[in-house]
Amino acid sequence: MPVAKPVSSDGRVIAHIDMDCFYVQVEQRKHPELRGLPTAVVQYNSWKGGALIAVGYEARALGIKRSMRGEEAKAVCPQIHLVQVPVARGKADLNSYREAGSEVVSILARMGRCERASIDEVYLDLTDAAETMLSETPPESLEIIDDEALKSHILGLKHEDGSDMKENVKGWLRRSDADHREKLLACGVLIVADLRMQVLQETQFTCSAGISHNKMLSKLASAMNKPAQQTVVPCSSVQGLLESLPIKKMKQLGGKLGSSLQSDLEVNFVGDLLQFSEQKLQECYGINTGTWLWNIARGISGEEVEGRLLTKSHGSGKTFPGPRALKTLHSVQHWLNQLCEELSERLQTDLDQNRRIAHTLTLHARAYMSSDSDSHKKFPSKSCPLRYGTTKMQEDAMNLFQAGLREYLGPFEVKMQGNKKNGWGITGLSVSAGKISDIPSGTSSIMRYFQGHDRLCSPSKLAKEKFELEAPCSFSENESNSTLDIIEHTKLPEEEATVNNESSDLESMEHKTSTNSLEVPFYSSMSSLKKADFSQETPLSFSGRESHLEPKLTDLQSKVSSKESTFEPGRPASEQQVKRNALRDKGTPSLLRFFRRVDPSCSIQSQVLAQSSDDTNIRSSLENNNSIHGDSLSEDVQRREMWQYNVDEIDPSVIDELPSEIQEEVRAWLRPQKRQANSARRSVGIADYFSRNKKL
DNA sequence: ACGGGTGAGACA
DNA sequence: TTGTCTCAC
Repeated sequence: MPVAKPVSSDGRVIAHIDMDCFYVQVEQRKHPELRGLPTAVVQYNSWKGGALIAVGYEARALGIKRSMRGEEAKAVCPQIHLVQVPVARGKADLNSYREAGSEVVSILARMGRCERASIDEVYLDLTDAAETMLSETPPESLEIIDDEALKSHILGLKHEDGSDMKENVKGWLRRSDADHREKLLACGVLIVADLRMQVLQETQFTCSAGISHNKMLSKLASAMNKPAQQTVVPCSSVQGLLESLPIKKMKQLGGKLGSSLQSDLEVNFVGDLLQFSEQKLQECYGINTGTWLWNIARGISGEEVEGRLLTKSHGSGKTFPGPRALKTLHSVQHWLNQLCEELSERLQTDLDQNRRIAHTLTLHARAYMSSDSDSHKKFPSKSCPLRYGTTKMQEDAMNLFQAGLREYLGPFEVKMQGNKKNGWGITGLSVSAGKISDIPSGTSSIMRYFQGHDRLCSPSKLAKEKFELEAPCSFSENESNSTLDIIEHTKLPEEEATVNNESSDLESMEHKTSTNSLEVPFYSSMSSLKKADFSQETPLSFSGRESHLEPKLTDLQSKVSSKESTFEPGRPASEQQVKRNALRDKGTPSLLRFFRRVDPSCSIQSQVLAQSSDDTNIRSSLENNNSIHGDSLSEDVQRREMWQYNVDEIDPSVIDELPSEIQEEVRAWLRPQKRQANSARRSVGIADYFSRNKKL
């Protein structure tokens, strides 16, 4: 539910950019032969041809809908091209779409504060850019306006028969009798048109956009004219828009709240809310929601565009519907392993590319208990401190699951044992990593410094202490064994067969491969699994996104500087001509030159592409931080210790005793850092570590 | 219990 | 704070 916020008189220019049937576009770029053909993206081809998760516009025109199954789509339209979502580790792998989304974000973020709202949606605050344009080259002074901008839709602009629409739009954009805010919107229209063309040029993706004074109206507008079009909402047309807007179309009102408005207050259109006082709405729906409703009825939304280019969490999950429900601990373990593998990989990528680390691991599951009426009970989600490294994540996730299962089973735990039918099943599993924070810069060189000095310190002792403090969700051996025993012993062979028959190949294989580990206590079986995929903990090499984006940025720079020169009157004409010629094929003039001063905190460079030659150090220091034996004094072992100390406990005076060349860096490292409460509890204290070094 | 896999945010 | 719940694409 949205929270009402005080509203600044809205002179902002906010854009919402929405990629058109994004997954389809990504697949069509990958398979150019599909361009222009009716195409849909489908996942899990096994059951009724899989589910459609994105439908191209050519296919929509032929009656294909998102809710269809693959087979259904084929029946409706035999010539449809169905592309499958990539599969990795037995589950859908959305990474290629995430990466494509990042490409788009890196372009859109050039012009102002940018918020990545979803994998294919972005909000932009273009206020500053628009103000700058308005003061330097207001639209009314422009002799030529780009065609893309002229194709914009202006909500409420009446169109007389016979008149040229583009002339109409041009008139609106350049009209001098508009107030300041509307002129800003006109600038926004030009800027967004330009951005969309840049996106198309550099990614081959089309998008639609909405431009208005706040997020809510822009979001509405972007959906009005699709695909590959943009719509602006002038103040004057807000009331008319909301009057006839079905309440459920409003973001946040598509669910229960919207239904309750319809049934309880007989509000069917957003405008119907106008008849209720703010107080009345607050009485019905609470103080925050009430105020929010009162505001949106008037087209008011103070929500800020967050400057955030990266997600706040990563998750990996899978459902196991109906007959595919997981019925053994072992199959749960198998899938948790798969999910954690993917999650771990994505966390490593985030670390490599953005220098961020996640601090909590959360497990979600859905389960049913057929045996009893209590089947409505929900499987509790559980979380613990996140440890980097695939096998550790797998181990922790399994422990979280068992904790949840014990709670879920509760009093039935014993009863389950005697049941012939194992009365429970897992229909959904997911692991996610949250509480992501930036790694302070400069850290890795500090670690390098310590590599050369702390060899004298015993890492084995430190490491062992750390392990004991860190071990998440520590269960007594009794507890974990009894849970395991109950579950395993109640499993019947025939059920196993049932599961195998109806489950995927991957899952069947898993049942055949390792039955041994089921016979031994839980922790032992874990460690035997650990050995098998240890190789997967070796650092990943850079690939894909970086090599893909890096040259693009370079391209951009040259492009920008070229464009810049076109606008500089001081340059010799011949030089300008040369650059113009070089750009001729690229076409449209860019507005980039107005906006050299992009907020560095929003720059894609710092948030998406930030790289350093020290990344390898960081990566390896987070991994393997659990080799408790200390028999190898590798540099990794040394470095990894650094991450476990509680910055809060550092006596500032120790910094003075450090070599002068790293003092400043250490201070910078400590200063802005906010610590997680639970990591503070279990950390050793870097001061101890320092003093150890001093003594030796 | 096939609208999947993911994300964000509010609330207790 | 954790865990639950809602909402959205």
